[in-house]
Amino acid sequence: MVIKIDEYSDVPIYMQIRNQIVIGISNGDLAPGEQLPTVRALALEMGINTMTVSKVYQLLKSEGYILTDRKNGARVRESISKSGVLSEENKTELKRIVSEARLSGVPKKDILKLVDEYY
Amino acid sequence: MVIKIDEYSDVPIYMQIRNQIVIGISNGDLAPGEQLPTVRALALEMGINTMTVSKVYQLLKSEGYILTDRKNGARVRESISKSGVLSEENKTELKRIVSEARLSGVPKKDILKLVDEYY
DNA sequence: TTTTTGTATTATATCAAGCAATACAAAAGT
DNA sequence: ACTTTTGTATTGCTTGATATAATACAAAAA
Repeated sequence: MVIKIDEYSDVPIYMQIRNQIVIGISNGDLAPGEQLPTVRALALEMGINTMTVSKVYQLLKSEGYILTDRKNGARVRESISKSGVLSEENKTELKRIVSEARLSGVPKKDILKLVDEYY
Repeated sequence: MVIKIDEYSDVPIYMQIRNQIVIGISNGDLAPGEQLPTVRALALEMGINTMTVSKVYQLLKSEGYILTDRKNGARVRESISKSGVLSEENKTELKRIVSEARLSGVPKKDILKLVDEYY
């Protein structure tokens, strides 16, 4: 799985990596139980600090997406706990995106299509 | 229009205000041509710095949502330019939200319903 | 014993965010 | 003419997040 960093983005590097891994898990690029690159390998590959990658894994671990141990490295969790509801933060973000889209003249069906496609 | 700040959010104050104004314009709480509070009034009301509010207005102005002048203060633009397409940043954000929702077990129809409701 | 794993530590640098205090230009009201 | 009100500019400061470098540690495998 290829992770790309937009150095001009206002989103921090560690968060960009985190987001792309979450997306990868969701769409199947990263299967349950699949091994993730080691912190050093990923850091070297991306030209960033090992601690930055380590903190990404700690974050993903704290969120319940992956497991880490000194034995096997990091792996995608087999069973990710499901709350069944959208977080308040994501609701607020979704509302913002929809509002901006509406003001930009994006038809509602176009957004619905994107959601359908991403899901 | 009431603007609420979540002081525990990782979203900066100026961005929270900006977002809520954009949402207000989209859903009609703020009509085209409507006068916005003066920077000093809003800053006083919210207990924040005047420059923080001023920068919000400058941002909204640069984005084409409002107009400002020393004569009338800030007003919602009558005709907001419409690109008709979702920005790449918002596409990425939408994909992240949908992915997180999917992994949390939120049904697709629930998200579609929210989009329909927010639009 | 060596290697590899995630993690910890310490120190440093940079930048965004926010505030305080003050001031300015422009227009309106008096 | 003077005062008020408008958005804006300036300067200096504090705080916290982000990211790095360099080094080290514990645990498990080879």
